[in-house]
Amino acid sequence: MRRPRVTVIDIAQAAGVSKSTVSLVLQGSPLVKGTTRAKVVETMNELGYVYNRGAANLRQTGSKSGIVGVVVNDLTNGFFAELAVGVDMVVQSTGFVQFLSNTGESIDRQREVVASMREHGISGLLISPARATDAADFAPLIEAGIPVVVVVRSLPGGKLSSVVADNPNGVASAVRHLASLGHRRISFLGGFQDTAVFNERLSGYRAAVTAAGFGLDESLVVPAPPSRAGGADAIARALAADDRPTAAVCFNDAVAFGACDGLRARRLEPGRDFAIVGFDDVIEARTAVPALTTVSVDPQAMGRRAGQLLLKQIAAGRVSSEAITTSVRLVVRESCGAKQLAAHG
Amino acid sequence: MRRPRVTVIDIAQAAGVSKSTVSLVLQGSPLVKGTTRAKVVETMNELGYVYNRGAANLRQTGSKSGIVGVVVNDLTNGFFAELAVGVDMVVQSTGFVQFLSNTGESIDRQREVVASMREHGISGLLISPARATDAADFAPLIEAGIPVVVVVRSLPGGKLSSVVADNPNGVASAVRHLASLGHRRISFLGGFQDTAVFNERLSGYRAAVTAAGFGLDESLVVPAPPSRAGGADAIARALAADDRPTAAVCFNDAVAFGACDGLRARRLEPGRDFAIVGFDDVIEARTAVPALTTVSVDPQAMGRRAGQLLLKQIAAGRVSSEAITTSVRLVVRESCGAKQLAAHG
DNA sequence: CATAGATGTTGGAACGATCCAAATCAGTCA
DNA sequence: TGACTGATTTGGATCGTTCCAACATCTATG
Repeated sequence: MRRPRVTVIDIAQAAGVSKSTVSLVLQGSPLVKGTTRAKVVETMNELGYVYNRGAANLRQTGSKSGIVGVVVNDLTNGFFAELAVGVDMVVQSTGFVQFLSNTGESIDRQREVVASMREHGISGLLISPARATDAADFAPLIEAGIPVVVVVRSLPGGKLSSVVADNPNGVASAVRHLASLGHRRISFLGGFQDTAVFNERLSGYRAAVTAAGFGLDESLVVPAPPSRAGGADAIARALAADDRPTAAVCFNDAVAFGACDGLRARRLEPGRDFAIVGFDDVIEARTAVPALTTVSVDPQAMGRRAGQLLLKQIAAGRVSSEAITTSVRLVVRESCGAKQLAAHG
Repeated sequence: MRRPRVTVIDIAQAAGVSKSTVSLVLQGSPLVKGTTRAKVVETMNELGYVYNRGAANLRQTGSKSGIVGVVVNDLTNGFFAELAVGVDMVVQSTGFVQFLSNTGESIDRQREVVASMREHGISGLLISPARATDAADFAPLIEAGIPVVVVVRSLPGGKLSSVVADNPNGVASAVRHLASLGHRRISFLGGFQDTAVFNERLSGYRAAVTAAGFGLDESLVVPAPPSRAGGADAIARALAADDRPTAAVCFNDAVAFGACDGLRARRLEPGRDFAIVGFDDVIEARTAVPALTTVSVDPQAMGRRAGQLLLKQIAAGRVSSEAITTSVRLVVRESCGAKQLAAHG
């Protein structure tokens, strides 16, 4: 069963050349003659040769391992799955492979995973950090010349590159849209207060609300876990207030769906009796009933963007600190009531 | 910037021992004296040593790389994301790391990915194969002593191990449940006809329908892409027939959600006017409105199970062919109408 | 005809770990 | 004391590849 590995030396002997020549062929060097190359390639196929990247990697200076580490905090969230797929696309098209791991928001797990990836000699790391991650955790990596790109959640301090969505503008445009539909009391639902993303989105909310001339009422801001259940909970609390809001922009689509559930449970129809806007534009947003008006961030594109940035830095062989914010855009569907309004008007 | 790597030799010199001793410490060998070990460990921390698995792996016989390859066909599908998370749990708890890739149902991509993983020296492969994958594609792997476990979709032929859900029984129990609620014309919606999973589920449908004494009406079987859009399409076709069905079991939850959308578009309320049962029990099934009655397969548990099987085979150092079917269970919620019936009765 | 470039090819010496057989050390026993 | 024992430690040799400097071989030039 376990016959010995086929190595370059075996190939060399069978093809009647030296191992150096085989190596040259492997690297696609233009130095070898066409006929020689053909012969070598043929014997490789014949003997079923498989390249040993570990060995190659050992000799190669620095870490040209061809592996990039990708770490996300919650793979079961469609947003991150899409993101990972986007990264995979660009990473794979350049011959790299990705090493994807999930931390499930555990900072210990994250540390383990990153350490393990380092041992395996990743040439770069792309990470959506778990909550409460310290930027300093990645200092050893960049010190060793391994570029690190942080996605989705920005990490204050440290000279890391980052790719994040334009959160303030996204929420602000949602608020403006709701205001243009006549809403005056607009809630902001869901999200954990100790995250950078929450604060970015909240700042967009505040800016737009004050710009519209509505008073800033902090009771309209209802933090909650960024999940469907959290959304249902948040809308319940928002509706319990004396001076009810008539619309809400939600921390993300999961919260928005939860809010819709909560509305229905109270015999209120989202889009007709209450306006809901989400954030993310996950796949289901389009097909849900009612279709969700949401701020589209296109996670896959974001993943591609981040992947490109990382690969660029790997190619440059020098870690730099570049911050990209990807633009977002409001997608008007049904849950905000705009369509119904238009039909009546 | 790029200071030279810290190696075992550096550690050895700094700690005043030989590289062999350092190596022994690295492997946690009981041969080294406690005080020596402590000194070595300390200097490792001091100098910021990182283990080079590639180098170790080179010398080590066989492929004890500590990497397992995980390949799924559609990561954006929550089911597979959950599965991957389950695999990651067990894999990571034993010190392995996973190398996760997505094929997006492309068989070429799958080939590339698997080849790349081999080059990186994976010790085992866990794969949910893309459609129309040939079992023979994995022959080189198992010939080289690398265990392969196929999940979710079984692959006829070949001596691969597999972990699949008990599809026939799942669908059969759904059909029996609908029959017990009084339905006589029950549709089977969605799924690609050329997949093993479809045929397994369909066989369960047929068996249960004939066992219940209803005639087998092939027009009640409506294949469609296993997506939300496919579900909407399938229900439309099912309702267009003369002798309409009154209930449907769907290929998966995505199809079921799509079917619900389609019903609402026709002013039919799922659970009241038409009974819907899904398959998979994705996270949203619980929180959707109406909550989806579905066959629960617990993808995360399935992932864990598959991961354990793979690790077992890696540990045994001998590839064997073991087939596991994980049991499923019908979760009755609202979309089948059972709750409403009970309330009235 | 000698020489200088091109153009291909090649044998060692790395890379950073592990493994093995042999060496060293400290007790113990006769 | 000296042989014997078990516990620790240690130099190479080695894994499969790349890199480098040197070597052939061939062609064009003076």
